Amino acid sequence: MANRSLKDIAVTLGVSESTVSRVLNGVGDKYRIGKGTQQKVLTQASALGYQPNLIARSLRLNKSHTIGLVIPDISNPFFAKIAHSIEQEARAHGYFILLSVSQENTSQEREAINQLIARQIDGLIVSPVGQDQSHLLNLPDNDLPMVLIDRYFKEQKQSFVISDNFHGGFLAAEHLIQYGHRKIACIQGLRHTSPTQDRLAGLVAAHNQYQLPFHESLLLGDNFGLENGYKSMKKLLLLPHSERPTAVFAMSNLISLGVLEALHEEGLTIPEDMSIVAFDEHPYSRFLATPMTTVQQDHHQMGMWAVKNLVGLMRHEPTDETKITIPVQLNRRRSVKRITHS
Amino acid sequence: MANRSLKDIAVTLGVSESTVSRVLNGVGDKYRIGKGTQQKVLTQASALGYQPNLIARSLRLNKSHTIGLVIPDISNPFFAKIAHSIEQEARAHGYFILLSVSQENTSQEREAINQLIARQIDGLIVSPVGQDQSHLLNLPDNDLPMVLIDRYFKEQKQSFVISDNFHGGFLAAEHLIQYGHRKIACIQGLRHTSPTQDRLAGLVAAHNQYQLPFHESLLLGDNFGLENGYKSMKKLLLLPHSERPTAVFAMSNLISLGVLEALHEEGLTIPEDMSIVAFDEHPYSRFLATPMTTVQQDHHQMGMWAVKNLVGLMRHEPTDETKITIPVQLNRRRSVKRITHS
DNA sequence: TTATATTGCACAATCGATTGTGCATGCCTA
DNA sequence: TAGGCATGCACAATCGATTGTGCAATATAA
Repeated sequence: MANRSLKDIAVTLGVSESTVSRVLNGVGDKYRIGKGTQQKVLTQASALGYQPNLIARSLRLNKSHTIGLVIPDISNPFFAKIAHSIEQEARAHGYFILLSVSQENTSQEREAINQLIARQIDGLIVSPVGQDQSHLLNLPDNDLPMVLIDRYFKEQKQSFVISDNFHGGFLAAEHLIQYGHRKIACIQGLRHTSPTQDRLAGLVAAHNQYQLPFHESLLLGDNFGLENGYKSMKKLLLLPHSERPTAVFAMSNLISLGVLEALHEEGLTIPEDMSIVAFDEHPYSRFLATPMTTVQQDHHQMGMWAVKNLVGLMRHEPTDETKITIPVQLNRRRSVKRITHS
Repeated sequence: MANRSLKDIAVTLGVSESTVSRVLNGVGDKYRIGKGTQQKVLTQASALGYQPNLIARSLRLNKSHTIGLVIPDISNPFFAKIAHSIEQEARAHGYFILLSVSQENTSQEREAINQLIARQIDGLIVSPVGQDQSHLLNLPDNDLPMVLIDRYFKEQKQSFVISDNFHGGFLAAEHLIQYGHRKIACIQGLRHTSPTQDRLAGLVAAHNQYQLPFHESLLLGDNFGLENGYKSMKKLLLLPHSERPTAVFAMSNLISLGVLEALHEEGLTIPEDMSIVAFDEHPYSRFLATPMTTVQQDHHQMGMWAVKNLVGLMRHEPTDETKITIPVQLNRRRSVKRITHS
């Protein structure tokens, strides 16, 4: 039952492998294979449960119908949702996903990409660590179609799909400012990544628009994880009362959970003692002790467009738009307190 | 720069492909390739940035160094964490992951497995939908090493790695009973799956041990998703007050969020109006409006052992144990009310 | 000096599928 | 009856890497 090949069918039928191949590929008529022969081949193939060896086909056709996906951390629900969407869309286009996790580590990322290229992927979707982009600019395979997701590099011509992080940062800050907050802290993700930089830029822009200063001293953190949220919040709570922020903008869902932990440990409550807006919406966001005000990203659209974008590149279609920004929205809930200035 | 082959190196150096191959594979000495020649080959290979074509190698060696992973839903944090752990462990063993999502759909699962086999995977890890196992018992490739994860089939000899679901169900129910609950509802996941059945069996066993009846009328639901939690809880709230349960056992994290939504909509609070224990611990569990009492599964161990198990099978090692059960633990928090019976 | 080893590498088959081309056989037509 | 065309399929090269075997050329031994 295992591993039948064209040859097995050809031999038992007394025909050549090329005949069998053509019949099974539906070009039997084009090559004038007789009706009777075609029927025999079809019957025998299904009788043997023939499955073509896709490795062999890939070698011959120089197409693997495989897309490489490299993401920093698939246990992070944000990336998990994107991966889910990518897998579904890719499958719909006939592609399989070779998955690789970089752990926010540039050398693991580089290594993964090399391996994927050696495995002859047809295209690559990567959410780069971002520390270093040299390996992305100078791929071992120069004309490998590639789409960046969530994170991109400014001033590069690479295709990408991202959230409107600038606007997200702006919305979060504007909301806090409109609710009377004047000292807003910001706990960042990895500093050199575009989401961090763009969200921060949005935050600063909102301050400027409302003619408020943004205190650099309230900007801290360098990681999208829970630990960073916890430690950064702890630091903020050590500030003398006059300098302490009244609100914090957490750049990821995990950071916001770390913030909750720190506040809880100090016996502080939301929003009475501290207001918070978090980036990224998840099913639990509205069931937290204080339902969380969030900037919602559309994971599904991100994944879907990344694949559509990549498929366009792989087909060498003259794509209209290869730099795609997905809108975000603010979900106002109860984690932001209204402050009135007398 | 792109797609160098052995031939390129061989031609520029005026040697044969076999020589190049042997040198690069480190068996140059064994085949008496001269030191000088070896040096030239090595130098030229790195100068050209040579990467072997793994597709070609796979075809020749009949090994793809690829593991197929089929899971119902990678956007579910439970499976996301398992996938993360599997990817890391697989990479440590030199394997890449071909990812496929079945969407809890048997035909998608079957189709995915066929595709993976056609792609010549060396092994398969699958968390089966479970409706039908015929395609798993009678694989197109009879001797494909396979490990089931999270879900298994009783009375089959397949390898698997699961949580101790029976004990988890028992712990949850025992805790509720010890806190004075007598009418405990159970919102199930997919009914025909082993986690559902085993957790339920544990629940029933606890009732038996404490000589309490378990009311079948309080058993409902048939899905691990949020919607099922919501709808099932709604139904429970329609029961006349005398039949209404005082506690509910939610078989997944998503179900528990659905329960929260239903309760919230009715203006009911936890644990005053309803106690709850949920299966599966996540970072947010302790930050919910009422910190949730959960049965914690060790995702990392599950993923790691699934790969270790599979690698053993692929190497045809005489493995001691191929049916592995990972312990669970009860995290007692504040979602269970103590009831005193006068 | 001749016979035997040793060194150093090339040749060719192979994995399974695809595809351009070529070669019989049979039929029709002039 | 010879020439031409359609029919029906086989042959062989190819994708890139691996590997058993064979064959020169040089070195060594008798």
